[in-house]
Amino acid sequence: MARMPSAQRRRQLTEAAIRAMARDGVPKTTTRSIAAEAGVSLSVFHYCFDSKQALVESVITTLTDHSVSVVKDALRPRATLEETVRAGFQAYWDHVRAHPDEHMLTYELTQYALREPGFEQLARRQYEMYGDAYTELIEQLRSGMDLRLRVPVPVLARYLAAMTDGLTLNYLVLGDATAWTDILDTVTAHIAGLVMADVPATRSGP
Amino acid sequence: MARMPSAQRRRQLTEAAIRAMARDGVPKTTTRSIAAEAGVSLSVFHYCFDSKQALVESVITTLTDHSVSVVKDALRPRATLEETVRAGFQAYWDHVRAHPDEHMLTYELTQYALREPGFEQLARRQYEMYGDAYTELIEQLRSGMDLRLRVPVPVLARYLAAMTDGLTLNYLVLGDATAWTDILDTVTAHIAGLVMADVPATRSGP
DNA sequence: GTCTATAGGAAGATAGAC
DNA sequence: GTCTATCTTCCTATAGAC
Repeated sequence: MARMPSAQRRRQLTEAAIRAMARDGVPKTTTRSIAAEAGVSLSVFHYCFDSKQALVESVITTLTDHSVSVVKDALRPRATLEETVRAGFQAYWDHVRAHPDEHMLTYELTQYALREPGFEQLARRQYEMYGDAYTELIEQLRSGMDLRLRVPVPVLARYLAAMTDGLTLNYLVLGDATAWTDILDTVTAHIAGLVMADVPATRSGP
Repeated sequence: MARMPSAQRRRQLTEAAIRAMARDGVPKTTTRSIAAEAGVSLSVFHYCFDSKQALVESVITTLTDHSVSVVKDALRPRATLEETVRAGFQAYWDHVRAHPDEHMLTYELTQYALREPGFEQLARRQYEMYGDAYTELIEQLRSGMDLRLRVPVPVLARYLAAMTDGLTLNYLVLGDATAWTDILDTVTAHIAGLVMADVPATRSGP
């Protein structure tokens, strides 16, 4: 095997770990399988990382940054509000459909992090960054379009992030039953309505 | 240890497994820890279950049925639509706050099932039953209140189930930051508006 | 039915030659 | 820096006495 600087080896092992975990699931991915996936021996692994936990930390931060950039890229501002919402969700959804294993893996790693002492912060960081991505989008839209929101931006952002998350997980579990395009249409219109006019705190009678 | 019929032993071990998994996480829960939690020897475990997988299957079906009954009980029809939505979400949320580990565990088991060959059906069954619970609620409301929905009931039900799921996971990760009650208010009003008036497929301009 | 004892293997991590 | 070989620990599952 060719010699290689430490930092590059770490990247190589991190990417191999992501492939292996996406394919086999987090609990079944061992240090041995990661080393094999990267094409190096087990000792090289322990030369680059003090422990398996250290590698998983690298995997989580790498994949979180990647997922966030996927979301940010999909949900960028466009000409009209309607178009922003529709095209944004479409772009995000195309990515989910193209890389379901990668999205599945982010859920698994979230739970791994919540269970591992000292790793909870990594799970929180992931979800905070999703919220930040939505916050940024809303602020950009607001400055460009003079939207009036009755709900504070952080609340709306966190709500949108949670909704996207739930829809993604639902799709990963139940798959693309025929109903799915209808759900996307519903949620698109729903969100457009929410962002535009917003929702009064209470409301009664049809 | 007292003798006990097989079926009862199986229940005992299943409940011990649920406690152990909620406390330690699914991957770290071993047959030994389950047997210890139940207060029986390891051999008793293998007398009642052919394998660890057989027990996990029992755990998943038991916990799914339990979770669904939680949802159904929370989301039962009440006097007015507004009250149904608000009280229903409040009841569900109280349960999440009181038993976060149990809800966390259902997410972990979903992913375990999706990864384990032959277990995918169990994950789907779980999410289908959530959708069914919402379908049932909507149908009851519709017959009692003459609602008109422009979106088919299964689409709306699946959407509501996914949204609830995403909000729950978001809470489990980020915890009860002060924003949370605001989010619940928003979602309550949001859902009430969605169910009542429903959402047109497209809509433009403020 | 319930126990102790153990088989048989795979995991994380390390030692030391090259 | 990279390798092979090995230590130690923990797992699932089984065998066989009581």
